[in-house]
Amino acid sequence: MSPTNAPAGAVRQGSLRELNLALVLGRIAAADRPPSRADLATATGLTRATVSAVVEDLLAGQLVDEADPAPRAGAGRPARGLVLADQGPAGLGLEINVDYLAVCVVDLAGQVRHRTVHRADLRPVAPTEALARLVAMAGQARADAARQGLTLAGAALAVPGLVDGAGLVRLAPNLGWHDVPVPALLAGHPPLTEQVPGVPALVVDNEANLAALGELHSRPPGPASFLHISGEVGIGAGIVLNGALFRGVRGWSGEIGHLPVHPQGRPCRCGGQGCLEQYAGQEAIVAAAGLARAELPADTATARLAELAEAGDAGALRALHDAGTALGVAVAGVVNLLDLDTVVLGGGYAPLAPWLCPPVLAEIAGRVLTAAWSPVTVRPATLGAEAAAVGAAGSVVRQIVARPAGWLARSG
Amino acid sequence: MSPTNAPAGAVRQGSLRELNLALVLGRIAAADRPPSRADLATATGLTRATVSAVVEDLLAGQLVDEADPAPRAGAGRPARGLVLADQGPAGLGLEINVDYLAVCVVDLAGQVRHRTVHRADLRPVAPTEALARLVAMAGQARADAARQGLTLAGAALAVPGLVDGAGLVRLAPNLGWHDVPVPALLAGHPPLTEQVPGVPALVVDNEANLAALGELHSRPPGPASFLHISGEVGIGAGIVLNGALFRGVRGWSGEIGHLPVHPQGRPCRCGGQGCLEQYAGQEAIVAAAGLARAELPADTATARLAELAEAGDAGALRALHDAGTALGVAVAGVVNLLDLDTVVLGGGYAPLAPWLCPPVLAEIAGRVLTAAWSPVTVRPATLGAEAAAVGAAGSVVRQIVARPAGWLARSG
DNA sequence: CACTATTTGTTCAACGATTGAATTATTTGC
DNA sequence: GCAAATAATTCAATCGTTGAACAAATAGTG
Repeated sequence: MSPTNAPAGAVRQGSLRELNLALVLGRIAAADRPPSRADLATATGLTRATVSAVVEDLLAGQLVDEADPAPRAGAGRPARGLVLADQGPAGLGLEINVDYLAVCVVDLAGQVRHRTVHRADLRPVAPTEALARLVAMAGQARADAARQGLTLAGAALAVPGLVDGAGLVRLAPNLGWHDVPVPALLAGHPPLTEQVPGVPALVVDNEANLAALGELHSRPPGPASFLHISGEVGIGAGIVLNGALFRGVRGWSGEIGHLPVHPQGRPCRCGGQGCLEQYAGQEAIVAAAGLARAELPADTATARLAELAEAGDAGALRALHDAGTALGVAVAGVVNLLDLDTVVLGGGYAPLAPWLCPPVLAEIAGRVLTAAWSPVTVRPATLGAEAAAVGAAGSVVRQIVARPAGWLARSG
Repeated sequence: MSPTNAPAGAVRQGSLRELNLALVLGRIAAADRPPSRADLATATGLTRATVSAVVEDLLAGQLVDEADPAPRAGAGRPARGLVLADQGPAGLGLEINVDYLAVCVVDLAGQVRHRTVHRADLRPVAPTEALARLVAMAGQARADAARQGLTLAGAALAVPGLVDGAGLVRLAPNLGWHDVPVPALLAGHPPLTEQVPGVPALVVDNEANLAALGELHSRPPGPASFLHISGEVGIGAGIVLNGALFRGVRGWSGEIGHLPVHPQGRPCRCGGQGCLEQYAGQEAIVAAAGLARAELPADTATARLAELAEAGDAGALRALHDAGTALGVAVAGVVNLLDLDTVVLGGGYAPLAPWLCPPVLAEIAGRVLTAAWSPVTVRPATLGAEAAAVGAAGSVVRQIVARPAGWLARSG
């Protein structure tokens, strides 16, 4: 691709070490087997001397550990493998959703080291109260992390709504939130994490964005481009391009639920007509399947739908087929526009993927010009429930791996 | 690419200078007034000593020139302004389209220093012959560039079709091209440009992509995200995200013409139904306006349409309104998905923009959730005809500005 | 068991680029 | 004519990488 990297900033002496710290640590994170210093030297193009010096810094900063050497055939001094440290920095992930609060801690290697979920209907709960509960859960998570030798270096909060760059939740319709300034509301509470240079104390982001990041994290590392669709009451999408989340000019990308699929069709609460949400949103599917509307909790409605489809219920099957077709029309447009090779069905769509994938694939095959040469994969998400919380925590450790100098420069 | 087979990412001593060369040159290119060395030092964060050393390299390499100092109030030794050199490297832009061949030369500052257009119907012409004509035109361009003290450092070719990463034109339906290996066909001809490390000899890309790059180049520099729509017989789009063209996983992004706007609507030659092209493509508009189909040359058909609309012809106005509405449905989807703040109407749409913009804006207002907070601008392209050729040439000089070390490392 | 080949990791002088302070250059204002 | 002010260069010091030499540790071989 075109290397049009915008002038980021001055490159001074120290930047050199910063960049090589990130380079080496990134290789260790991306490797499937613990690499030796010599492996890293050949992989990065640096000399072994430099790699040794860099690794020494990483070891001292508790970012990597030496592991048992991978057995190797042939002569020679045995290598000492390097792995991401299982004690050291970790990320705190928070999630507020319609019917649960979730908190988790993810370590450098991407392992979930702590997880708490409180199920409760959050719609009648005021934002202040919801955040207070979350802070309490986060405090326990921090203590548990400390017990395991982990230091929380930053936090990210997933919210099912539109969030601007400053953490202001503009609109979270299904929560009933409107212009909630999350950072200001948290100012009264003690800090959730340590302060680490270069790592923001709290990032607030859209649930769909963070779930997509979680999916990115669970894949083999490297530049990936895919669309992650979270099918909840609303339909949101996280767009990962070349291994990075694309947030849009204002941070409001991914509103796939309001892609027009029948421009003169059903009116939508967004003011438009024929939005995807009206045909493939959870309420639409449930209604089309003839399920009682009383089954409000999203989980049970989805589960019931999957049960019925499994049992061969004609109404459920037809509802899922129609929803999948509408979804496929939208996805085909996105693939035509962005030339993605993978579409991930997450959130409430994941358990319904066996019935949604075929019609989606059919629409892609019929509508995408380039599908013949570069096939498009449609698959369910690998992360299960609370994917956004895991993705949120993962986004923190991802930042540390991408810029370890900040962590190393901290006082401790 | 570059002869140094060092794995990408290794940051060695020399990289430091490479990065700072790019940093300083980028600032000079982005400045609206010729900056002094001292200005650059404060802007980049480097010391004046370093900036002086870097600028010395740039001056020696004919990338920048010293200009008359900008008059400044107050005491002190007058600054010496730095501007991009008007002699030195330049980019060669080539374009093959349905009814013309175009060649142009763009210098570092983005000025078009040479331009040739040969009008002819290229559909009955074999690819080999078309390329041969282009090579002849390029030869003259090179000579003219040399007369002006310019050295062609690389070339880019715009084609109205799908191009893969290796320069193979998979499909150019309106030219009748199918699997045309452009680099192989050019192998027999003498090289179009000098060989410069780090600058590919010839890039073949989609016309819409390169036209979008041209538009990016003509804007105030900096990270921009916009959608550039080229309305020709087909409808293509170039997607610029954060100042870089997004090409997609396989390089086939931007097929906006096949976004479904009426999923059960008119059949499209792509195999799908209700594609945008069937409602907002040039042929569709012309047919809806009741114009004789015989007016084949695209330019005249568009011009005639604009004339009729100007004169208040009801049929033309209705046709344009309907096309704009269809376009608006597609654009609303894209904006919902990507959160772009600007949509540029280029190609055949540019002269029709006065009539297309209102319905497009109306659809955006009605369908985009976030439009209330972040307004979306819809405007005609600033570059006129042969925008793709200019964009192609501009993409070459852009690469040199982004990575000047390659140019400086050349033999000369 | 000694010896060689082989691979890993470290040590160290040299080198290259940036830095910061001092110095030179050039103009305005008094 | 002189001081103040700003621009640009010079130069020793510093920091990180380099390349080669060296030490460490193991398998294979006789």
